[in-house]
Amino acid sequence: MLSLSAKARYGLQAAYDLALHAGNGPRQAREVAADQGIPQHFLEQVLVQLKCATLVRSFRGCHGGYVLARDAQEISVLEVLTCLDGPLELDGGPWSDAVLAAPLRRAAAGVTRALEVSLADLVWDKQRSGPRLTYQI
Amino acid sequence: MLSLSAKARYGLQAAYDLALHAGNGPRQAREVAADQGIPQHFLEQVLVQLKCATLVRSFRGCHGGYVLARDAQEISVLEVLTCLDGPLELDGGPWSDAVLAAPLRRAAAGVTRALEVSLADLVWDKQRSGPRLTYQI
DNA sequence: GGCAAACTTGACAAAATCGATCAGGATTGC
DNA sequence: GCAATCCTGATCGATTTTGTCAAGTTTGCC
Repeated sequence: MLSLSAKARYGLQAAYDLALHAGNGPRQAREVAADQGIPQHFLEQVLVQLKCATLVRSFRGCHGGYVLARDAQEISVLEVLTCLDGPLELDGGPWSDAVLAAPLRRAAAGVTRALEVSLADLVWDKQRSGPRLTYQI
Repeated sequence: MLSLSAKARYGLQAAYDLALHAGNGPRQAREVAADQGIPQHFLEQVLVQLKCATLVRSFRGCHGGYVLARDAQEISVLEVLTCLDGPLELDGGPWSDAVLAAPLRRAAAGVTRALEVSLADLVWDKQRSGPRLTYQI
């Protein structure tokens, strides 16, 4: 449980990559695929989904590519993941009236809070002394 | 993401059912299946896994059935879930060295804490005025 | 001893999902 | 018009999920 699909992982890598190269015009799917080690055709499928969720914008034709639809500060990790792997869906469904509804809702809330980090935050964390390894919760 | 399989849901329902009827001797798989609305043969598979994880104990033969292996207070919801759906596995794997390692670890920690509730707690919550709807975290 | 009730084991299968590939079409810049 | 790029849809193999079924084995009880 609580595993991310490759699609979600790729999508997050791609969004992160776009955030890194923001401001340099459209970035091609091929470049993202090469830099992040993602199968190109699969990545294109992922980008289509990100576009439908209006998280990225695409430019067709020569010198086209992809760009974040909003500022990197305004896009959260949770948004990217949910548009690819679906919502948390721990409340609702067969659980709504069960005894377990409350703990499950707390679990979902914990995930939500932990993933409400913007892409800009990720870039910032990377620039400052590499990935932070210890977090006080 | 963060969706529970039917197997995990059934297993949790079964464990909860056993906690409810604890002290009345072994409870048969058929009873659990009927009361909780679970396909009986599928439930038996689930119970086998719970037995391998030493969460329940079985008694064969006539008047056999299943019993919690420990006191309901000593079995957490997380334990039941992980032995059926596997561990959280958000840290480790392809994520260990990524920028997202830290937020993901925080998410897993949030889930872990939320699900460290014992079966006895669930029973207690049910007895006292139904499921608690508001939780302060 | 024998029977019925219950768990045990293992095979099997339909269906969905996942990860990925491919072919062709549409659009744009030059 | 041509090449680069995104877009759409089909397809495919592997795996997982969700069950079902058909034996077996153990036990309590008469």
